Amino acid sequence: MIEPNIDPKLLKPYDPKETEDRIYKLWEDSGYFNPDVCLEKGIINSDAEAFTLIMPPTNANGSLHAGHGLVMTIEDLIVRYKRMRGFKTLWLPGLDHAGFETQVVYERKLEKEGRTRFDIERNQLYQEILDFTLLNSSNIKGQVRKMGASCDWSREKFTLDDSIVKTVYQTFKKLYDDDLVYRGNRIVSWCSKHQTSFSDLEIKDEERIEPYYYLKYGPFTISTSRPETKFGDKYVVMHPKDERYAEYIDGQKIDLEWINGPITATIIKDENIDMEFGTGVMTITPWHDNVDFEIAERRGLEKEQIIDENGKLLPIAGEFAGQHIKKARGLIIEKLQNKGLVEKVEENYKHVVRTCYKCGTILEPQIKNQWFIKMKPLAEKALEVINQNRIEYIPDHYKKITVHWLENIMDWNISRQIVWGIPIPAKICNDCGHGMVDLDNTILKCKKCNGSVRVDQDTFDTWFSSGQWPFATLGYPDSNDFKTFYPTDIMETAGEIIFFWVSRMIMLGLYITGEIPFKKVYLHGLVLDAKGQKMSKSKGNVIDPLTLTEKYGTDAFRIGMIVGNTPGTSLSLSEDKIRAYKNYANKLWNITRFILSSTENVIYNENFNKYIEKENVLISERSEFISSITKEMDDYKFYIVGEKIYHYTWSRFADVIIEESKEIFLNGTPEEKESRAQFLIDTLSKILKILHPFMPFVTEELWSIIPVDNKKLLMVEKWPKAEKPEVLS
RNA sequence: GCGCGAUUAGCUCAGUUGGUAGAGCAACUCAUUUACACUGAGAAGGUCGGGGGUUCAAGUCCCUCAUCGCGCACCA
Repeated sequence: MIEPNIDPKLLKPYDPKETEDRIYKLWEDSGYFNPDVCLEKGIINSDAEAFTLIMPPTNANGSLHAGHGLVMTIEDLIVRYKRMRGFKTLWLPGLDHAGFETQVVYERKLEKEGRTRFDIERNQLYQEILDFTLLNSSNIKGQVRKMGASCDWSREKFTLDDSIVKTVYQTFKKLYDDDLVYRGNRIVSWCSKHQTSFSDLEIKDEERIEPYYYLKYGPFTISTSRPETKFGDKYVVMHPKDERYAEYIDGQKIDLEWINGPITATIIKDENIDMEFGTGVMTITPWHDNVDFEIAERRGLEKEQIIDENGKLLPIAGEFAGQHIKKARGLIIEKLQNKGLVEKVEENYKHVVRTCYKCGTILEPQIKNQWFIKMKPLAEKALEVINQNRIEYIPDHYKKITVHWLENIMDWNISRQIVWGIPIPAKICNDCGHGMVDLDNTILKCKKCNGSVRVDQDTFDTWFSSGQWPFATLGYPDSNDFKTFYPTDIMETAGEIIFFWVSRMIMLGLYITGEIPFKKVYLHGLVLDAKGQKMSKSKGNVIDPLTLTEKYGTDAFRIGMIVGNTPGTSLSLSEDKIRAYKNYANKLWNITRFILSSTENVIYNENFNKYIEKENVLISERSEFISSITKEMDDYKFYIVGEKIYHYTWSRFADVIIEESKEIFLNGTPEEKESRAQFLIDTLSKILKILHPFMPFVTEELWSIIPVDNKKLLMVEKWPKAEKPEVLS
């Protein structure tokens, strides 16, 4: 029998739909997401230590997926915890224009409309994608709110904001002045579908089984899986120590019959040849191969382009000119066979080809005159701080992975031939190709040869701007925010982008600010479906976080994402699990209902000190519990705390303590009743506080109902302390 | 080829510095005007991938093998 005058909401099961938006508005209206407001309103002390987390800027090209759901959950949990611990807590939200990613999404949209980006004038295309992005942005921001994110919207940044672009430009200029960025002819990976180059990270290696050809090249046999690149090969290379070819000398010319007639080839002896591989002899194609390029560069050999940017053969291919390499290969082999130049064909040669990670097109190495950052000097500084353990990796094996990558780092191609992005502020000489950074648009002649110049039409690799995110968003160098909140405390993001993003932030942060950008890196794994499969639209197993929050409530979704999810490990998301936590939210609801109905005429007193022995035992147990989970929270072991608090509430508090209270309330002495009532409310209020970072909505709602004096919003209440200080030690 | 992980209950995963294996979900047996069926009580389920070593003691440390996953390189 329920007492008539308890909050009528409690008489029905917990209804997330009725609650969540209302609670979020309460929080947002309070202004407490903003640490300055917390300070102004006396929520935190004036000398409170800062705690800063910069949100990985969300790609503004779609809607929130399960991975975002995880990011928002973990980060909001961290931030709410720190806020309750009295830190001057800033969680700065942001959006990423996500250059190439967004352009690909938009191109697919265009394709459906029967258009292509190559038919659209640059400025118009830019405007269209901008509109598309802005539309998505507001959508995404709504979804981030739905997840309960307590980020400071007043400080929100977008990668294309003027202030960010300005910082990015200054960084580029500084790199240029320090001779750390150069424009040069280098091999890049070129996607003929997307018509842009990539850095070495945006590449997907794919195993292929293809024929492998052994071709007669004068007195030699060379082997290749790509005969279509061989038209211009006029250097034949072998190892200087290779006995088999001892009779040939470096620089020697030989005449031989090749695909389109007789040619003169030059013998090159080079240490970089693997004698064990194939016949130990190869011809080189410097324009379309990394290794060949390196040899040609070092030996000063001529380079010639064979394949154009669309994957078609150039005039050097003679009768094959203009044909696409895909079609040409067979025809070329046919011709070689007719000429008796094919020695043998290995039909099932297994090798790995580099493909575009978005469209699967085989990437063609091409020599391009583009901007590259010299990474070695930047990487060395990063390695130094990492080896000094000045950045903590959670889990720590990511440190090893990072060190390995940094030790073998390659120069970073930051030029992208796409419209959607931050334009590279540079002029290029029409005569000598020299590149000059020109922030004020004042360079009119080449500084090297006095030739005429043109504006660089390329945009920056999107990771170049996001790599500067921690200091760029905080208004480096003179803003108060930068002084207060940098270096940030933690970078929480997907393990997947450890190189793309995290490592580059460390390098650029150190380079520009001289300080590490964050003290800790917390890396979460992928979110997989219940069967442990990667979610993808084509498999049809994508789980939309908003469908789950709609069905089970955001709190259930959030704690379901946390429990059992260790950092760095991928998480299988099952609906059963989320449903279980929906029941938990309702359990809390009913616990509150029971406590309020059975203690209705008790006035809760936070400083109640007449507990009888029975309660003192429970308090000491609770105290131990609080101190252990507080330590685990500080160690970022949320997966354990989530499980423990669940277990404490349900199996201990509800099933045992509340059950035995029924007897006390029925037959106990007034002292026993009073003692127990105080304990129940006190414990409930502590549970709500501990649970708040995990399940912010239901806990805030219950907090508003329970009889505690001088209540603030739960989100700014203090995290409970263990009553017995000695337990803490 | 080099590197990094993983292998524990049917499934998903915990297991902190070595001290006789834990949780959720699922399945099983009971209970049923109970704060809560979005429930309660109970039971079941594991030679911790194989082998070897260190130790009084190993899921945990060392070596080795196997399988799976990922990254990097090579890919003439």
